[in-house]
Amino acid sequence: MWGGSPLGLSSAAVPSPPRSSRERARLQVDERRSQLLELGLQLFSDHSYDELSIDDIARAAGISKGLLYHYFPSKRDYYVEVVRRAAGQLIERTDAASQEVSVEALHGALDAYLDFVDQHARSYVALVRGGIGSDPEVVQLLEATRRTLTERIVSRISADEPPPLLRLALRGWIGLVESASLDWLDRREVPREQLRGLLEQMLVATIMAAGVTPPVL
Amino acid sequence: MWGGSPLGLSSAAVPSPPRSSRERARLQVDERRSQLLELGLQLFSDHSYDELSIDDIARAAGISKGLLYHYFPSKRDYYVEVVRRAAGQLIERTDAASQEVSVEALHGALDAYLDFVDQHARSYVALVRGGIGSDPEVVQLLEATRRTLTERIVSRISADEPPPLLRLALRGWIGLVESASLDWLDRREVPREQLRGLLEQMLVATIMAAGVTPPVL
DNA sequence: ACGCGCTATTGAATCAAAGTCAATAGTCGA
DNA sequence: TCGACTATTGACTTTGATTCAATAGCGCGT
Repeated sequence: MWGGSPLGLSSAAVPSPPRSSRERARLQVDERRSQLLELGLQLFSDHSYDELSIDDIARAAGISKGLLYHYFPSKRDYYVEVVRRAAGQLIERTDAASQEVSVEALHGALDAYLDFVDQHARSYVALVRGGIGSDPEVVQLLEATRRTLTERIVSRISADEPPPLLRLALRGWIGLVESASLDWLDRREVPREQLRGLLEQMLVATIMAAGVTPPVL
Repeated sequence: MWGGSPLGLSSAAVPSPPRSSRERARLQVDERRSQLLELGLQLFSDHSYDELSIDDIARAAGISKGLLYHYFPSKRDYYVEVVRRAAGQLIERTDAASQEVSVEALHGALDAYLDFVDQHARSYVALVRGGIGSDPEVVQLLEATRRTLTERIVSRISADEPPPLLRLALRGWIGLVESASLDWLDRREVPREQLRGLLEQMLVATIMAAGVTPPVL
């Protein structure tokens, strides 16, 4: 059903192993590991989890299947690590902007977020769509990422735990940001500033709807 | 990695085949088909796609593996049909309320939606989380479902195609509804009416943020 | 009632892809 | 230069999806 040929993606779709040296290239553990994660991010951005076989991945990396298992205990673990790395990048790249204060802070944070969305469109889509069907670990990972993003905002509203309704509302807003971002990538009908403006306004509305007076703006 | 025992879910986790009659029970095509879809909805609500093997499903249905393939060309197709049915139910159950007018209409529609969320919690979660990693057909199916839901609302704002920004904003709102619903199910910290109120307010805010004056409210 | 054909149903065989492991071979320190 | 350590391999095992020829309920015509 999936791919007509033996594997949906042969030499054509998947990057070939490093050009020349077709010998055993022995790398340092960390190098290889991050090479594999890097590659995984690319591959999973273009192909769904079970479109990609371990053999495909190994071939694309120019290594044997066995080696993949030397680095990751299972395909699933490998996938989870790839997602973890992507989530980490999202957190990182949107971090710088969050140190400023007040209005500019929000502005900057959203800009950074949309930068990421824009520049890593395919990875972003793969990331938020969550890949594997409800793998508990992936779900948890994504949820943790969203929490981190949320907390940056919450911390600007109050130092304490937010009341339940506000938490719920903010969680909803994150969902809004993700859905809007996906739709935006898909159509590109609206200028980016307009999207940012929309998300900003919606955040304010969210906070107010939760019965809290927004401190800034 | 996944289940310790041969299959993560043996007789314990999965409903047993129909009590008595352990002979070939020959059913009408439509009966069997919907029995299988019904069962699938339950199973996939509790277990992820690849936690469930075809054998598990067949065993739970009290039929042979081969018969499943008589009804559905592949496990994936089976899954897609199950999702389609669940999406259909969501659309159905929230449909009655959408024929009324104005404020009550929105109220009623959201109530119906939250009824579904509440009563079919597990299926709802499985549904919106999308199951399989970005299976194109599933993604498309869910997107179509969201569009249907959105259009019920849009049609009350204007008869025409909504401007791009409004479309985008409403798509975002749907994401907000889904995220908030999931979070609500997960924690149950907030009374249901409060959630409905939040979603209502957010819809108004969404429409306004998109630069449109909401016709009602 | 009775047999006959249609097709729902089965179970064993096939195939693909995940996961294992003993054997091989770079590389680095002495 | 020589081991020793371990990254790397490839062939094997296992698991689970998919196929298919053979079997057997059930309704229909007589």
